[in-house]
Amino acid sequence: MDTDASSSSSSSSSNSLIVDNSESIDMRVSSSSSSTYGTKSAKQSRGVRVLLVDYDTIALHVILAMLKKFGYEAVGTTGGLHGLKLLREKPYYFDLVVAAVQMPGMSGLELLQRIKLEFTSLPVVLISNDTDPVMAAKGFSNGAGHLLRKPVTFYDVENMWLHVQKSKMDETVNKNRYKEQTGSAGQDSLRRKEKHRSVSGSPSGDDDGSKRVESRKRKGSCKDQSSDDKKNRSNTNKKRRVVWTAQLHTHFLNAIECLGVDSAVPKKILEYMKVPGLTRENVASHLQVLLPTYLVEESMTVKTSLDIIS
DNA sequence: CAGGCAATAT
DNA sequence: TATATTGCCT
Repeated sequence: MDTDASSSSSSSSSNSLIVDNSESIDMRVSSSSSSTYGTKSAKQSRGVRVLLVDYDTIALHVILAMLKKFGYEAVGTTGGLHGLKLLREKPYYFDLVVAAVQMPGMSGLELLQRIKLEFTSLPVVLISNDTDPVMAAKGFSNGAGHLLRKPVTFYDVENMWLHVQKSKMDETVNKNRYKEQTGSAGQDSLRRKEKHRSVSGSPSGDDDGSKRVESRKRKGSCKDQSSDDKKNRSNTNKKRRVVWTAQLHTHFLNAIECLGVDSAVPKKILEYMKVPGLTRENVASHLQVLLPTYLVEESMTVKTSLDIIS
């Protein structure tokens, strides 16, 4: 797994270094008292997936190490473009992007802008060498969630997950209306196109901006802090139909791949995906529809290998 | 209660 | 058609 990401054959080879801890997903099933982690209070940072982009390899490694120390799942690269590529390859995967401002080629600001275009609600934290207020203003006006100054401290890293939470807040809860009619026969219905936020994302380059107004559903990480976000769904809010876009589906497949076909049950897949609003039933339904296809593909693979053997 | 699965509904 | 829901069994 994950090998797909490293298959980047960019022109300049010196520019794409990936350091990833394929620690796989924490499989704590929470069935029993998980004493696996000596920590008494589960760190909020644990499991948060961070993409770090910094051309400065020293800083890259240092910050990566710090991230891992605090329990993040971190992937690092030295190239902004490569960072974008990683984001596209693993849609919905990352919870947070941390990027250096000063970089040759694509600067952190540029990267920030492109991320905001493509992955609208993915939080971005910038790291800068100086404290140029103009730059800071630019960063914030472009959607940066925070601006850190080098050198990045343990404190900074420890609290990075907060930015994920913060961006979560903004997205509020999905307020989609869905037709609710209690079994009455009047079903002709005038269903209007819901163009509000739905669970979907748009593939990298297919939207011209006016086509559809969609926003991405991202985030989710630690599961205990849903204290008050669960409340506000008492409005005119009915169930929302999940739209299995290519990206969401890819993420779904990634989840199965990472978990392994055998342990890919709805619950675990859901935990892996961390897509807010997505329910176990959604995953189960999707799984039921897609399993046949998936198995067929696999059997083909098996067949091929058998063929090779014989 | 969670899963897998098939039928049925929207 | 795509996704959801329900029922039935394990």
